[in-house]
Amino acid sequence: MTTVRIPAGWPATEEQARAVQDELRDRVVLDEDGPAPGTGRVTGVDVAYDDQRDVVAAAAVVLDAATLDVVAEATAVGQVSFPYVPGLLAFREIPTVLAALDALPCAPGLVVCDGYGLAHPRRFGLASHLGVLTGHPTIGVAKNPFTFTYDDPGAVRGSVSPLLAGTEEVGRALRTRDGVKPVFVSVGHRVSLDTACAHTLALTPEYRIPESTRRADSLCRQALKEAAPREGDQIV
DNA sequence: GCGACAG
DNA sequence: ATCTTGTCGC
Repeated sequence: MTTVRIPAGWPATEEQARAVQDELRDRVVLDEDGPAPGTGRVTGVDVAYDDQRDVVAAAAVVLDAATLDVVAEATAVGQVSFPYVPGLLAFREIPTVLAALDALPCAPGLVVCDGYGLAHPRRFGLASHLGVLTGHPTIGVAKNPFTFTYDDPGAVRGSVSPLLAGTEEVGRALRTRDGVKPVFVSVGHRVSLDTACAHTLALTPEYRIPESTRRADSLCRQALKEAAPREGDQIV
């Protein structure tokens, strides 16, 4: 496990953070299809917080895309680097998530984020930001529609409906289990929306939430409990 | 101005 | 995100 400091020059205000998003936004690549579902590796990343002590733990769990078996995992713990502000979630999660990804013994393949990518007030959510910073293909799978609108998809698993910002399709509501609330998929970096949805379906053979996210969620909670950051931990 | 708002 | 017991159901 590695311990993370808030990076030098990290935005301290909402205004600075929005300026960073505006500057990085045009580096997102939207014209690639991305890795074929069911091939290669898929990595889930997630974060857990102890707001009382300003501590954050991140986990990255690498799955074999064909079998969904865990092939590698890593965690990182750090100091909370930004308050939660809708639209600025990335600034709260990215330093620790990057450290967890860096600690992996292998390439992550497609990175699945717990949140949004293109579906964002400035079209630059967590998945977009993480993609630009790492160069890896990324997608976002969120549990809530944020500020966007959608019509309920059909009741059968696999049904979709557009996630809309006005009339612009910024993502898709995707039913991953029959009769259960859909998840909300948007593209991050170097992956098409169709491919992002196909991956999400491949990752949800049993549960509503992608297996990658579920594995990362439980691992980062565990890391938060077990690894209260202490002097002498490795600093990244 | 007011309310809503990924995690 | 997080605070939180038991409980219904496969």
